[in-house]
Amino acid sequence: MHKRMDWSAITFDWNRARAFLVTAEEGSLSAAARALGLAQPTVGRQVEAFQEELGVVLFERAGHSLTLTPAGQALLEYARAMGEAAVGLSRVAYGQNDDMHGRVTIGASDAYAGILLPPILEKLQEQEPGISISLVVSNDAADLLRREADIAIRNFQPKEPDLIAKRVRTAYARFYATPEYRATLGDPTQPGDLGEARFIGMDDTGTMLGIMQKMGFPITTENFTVTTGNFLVMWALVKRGMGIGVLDDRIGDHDAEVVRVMPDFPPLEFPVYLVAHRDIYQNRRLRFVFDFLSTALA
Amino acid sequence: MHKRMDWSAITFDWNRARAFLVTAEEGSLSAAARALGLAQPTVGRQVEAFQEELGVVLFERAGHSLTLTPAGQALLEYARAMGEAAVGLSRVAYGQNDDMHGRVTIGASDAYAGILLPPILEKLQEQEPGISISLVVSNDAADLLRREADIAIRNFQPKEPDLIAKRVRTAYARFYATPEYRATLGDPTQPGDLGEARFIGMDDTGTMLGIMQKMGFPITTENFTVTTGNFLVMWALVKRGMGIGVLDDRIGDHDAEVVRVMPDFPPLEFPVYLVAHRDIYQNRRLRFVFDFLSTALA
DNA sequence: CTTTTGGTATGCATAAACGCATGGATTGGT
DNA sequence: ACCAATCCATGCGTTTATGCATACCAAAAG
Repeated sequence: MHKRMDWSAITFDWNRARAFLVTAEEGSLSAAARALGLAQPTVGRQVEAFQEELGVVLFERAGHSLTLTPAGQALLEYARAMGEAAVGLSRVAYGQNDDMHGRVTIGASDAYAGILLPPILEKLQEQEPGISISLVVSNDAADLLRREADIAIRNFQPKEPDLIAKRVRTAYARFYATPEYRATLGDPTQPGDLGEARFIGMDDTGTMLGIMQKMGFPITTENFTVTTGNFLVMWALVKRGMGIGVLDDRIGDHDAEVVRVMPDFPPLEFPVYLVAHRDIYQNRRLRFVFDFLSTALA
Repeated sequence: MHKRMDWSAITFDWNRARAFLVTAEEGSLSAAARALGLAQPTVGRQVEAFQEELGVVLFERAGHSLTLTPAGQALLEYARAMGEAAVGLSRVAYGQNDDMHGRVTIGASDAYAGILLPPILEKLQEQEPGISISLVVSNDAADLLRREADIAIRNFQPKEPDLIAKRVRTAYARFYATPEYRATLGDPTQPGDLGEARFIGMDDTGTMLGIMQKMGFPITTENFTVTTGNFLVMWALVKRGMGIGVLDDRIGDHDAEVVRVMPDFPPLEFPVYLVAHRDIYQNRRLRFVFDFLSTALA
């Protein structure tokens, strides 16, 4: 029998702490209300009541924008800790959930989300109608620790120990352009022929440039005349004949408007990982989607 | 501008998490309701709703007692983390509170609470009527980190770095008994005369016995015929002539029913500390009470 | 200077949560 | 084996919180 505990210190309204946390992080009551799925007056009253309950002034209102008082900053630290724990709780709870009905959120690049995934998800819906899919399209990797997504498709092995990753296949990236544009380059057959070519790059031009230079391409930053963080935009530009795009051959080879540049040149290899959080990998429907994607993508 | 955060993971009802935490720790819905100051059906419904909300079964009901499921145990870890943060938040908020109206909780032994403190608190009430005092009487030291008390009176220096301690004075403990009982011992004048004496001990007889043995008293556990964890009970037993009690001379010398045993024997010295948490030492009325006690006890 | 946009307070009707009282059920003690 | 104590579930009346609509305000855009 453990000692009788004193709970008086935690009898304040925790939902008000939540309202305070989100308001402080988002910067306004309205934004907090949107984030929480509540009405703005509700959040305002909760924060107001929180200040009253604690006897502390949390926000100073400089005209329009809210700024934290020193007291508010001191408290925010602990509210953040509560929020972190709440995220963990939510994550573990989600992992323990074994209901096949519900939502699964997949984080993927726009190319995968827009081109490769749709037919796969269609079959998945057919097989398990109870599962609804939410696609989070983002250029940079979704934060699985914060559960911005349940499953993510990535091209690199995650370093976080709490994540589990499965290498589902090796993707091959090739060079594509319109036949017309390829002709203007003289239908090149080796890297050395591409010194004057224009490439449509992604945001992380640096890495891609480095890889290509190592492969013997005589190119510099100057060759990347257009850069975009969006694969679909990049692809549209390629199809307008504006340059060469580098893309997974599963996508490029099935598009009749473009052709390979240097068809026989060995492609760039990069891995495709399916990633999930260790805690929620127990979740039955999530595991189902994970395995389904794994076989469908392989 | 920081990245727009995703708050979907924390939009569950935090008060339900609180109900779950306290229920799990206390072991029953009724106990949790008492601890939280809520009605039992309320806590029951909150826990029920929490399970429904998360889609997880948290408790298994074996007849009467609730036991956590594995899922519940996994979640409890995070609920505890939320609770820890909540305690910290409450503590800091309390420290930021500079209102002179409100409650201050003092943790003290029953001897201090019942004998020395009452006149001091009376004067304090007179001087600052807005401050109401709550006395937590406990044999073992109140947990200041969990805010079971705001200020504690202790006889040892706390080791926790988050606590601040002020040595307010040195107390002197002497031996007391009724004149009649002292006479039966032959009005002893030195430790060696007390080999057959009976002592009314506190629970931690071991330490007291060790100290006295080192001082040359020819006594063993046998001499502590009666033991109690309560100073006032001990004192009442002494006044009934049942044996010798060891007590602060501020208390013993002001009681006409008892006399010193070995009046000229050097007393046992022990320090008196006033202890508070660093975070809440900023609190204005708490600081006032702290200083008031400090001067009143010195 | 006016307009527009994004944000905050107030009033009121509705919906949700709460407390009280009660009944059923289990454990522990005599 | 019974009784007392303790605990949990249900129903109902009341309190409380929430959402909607709206008015108000400040800052940026035209």
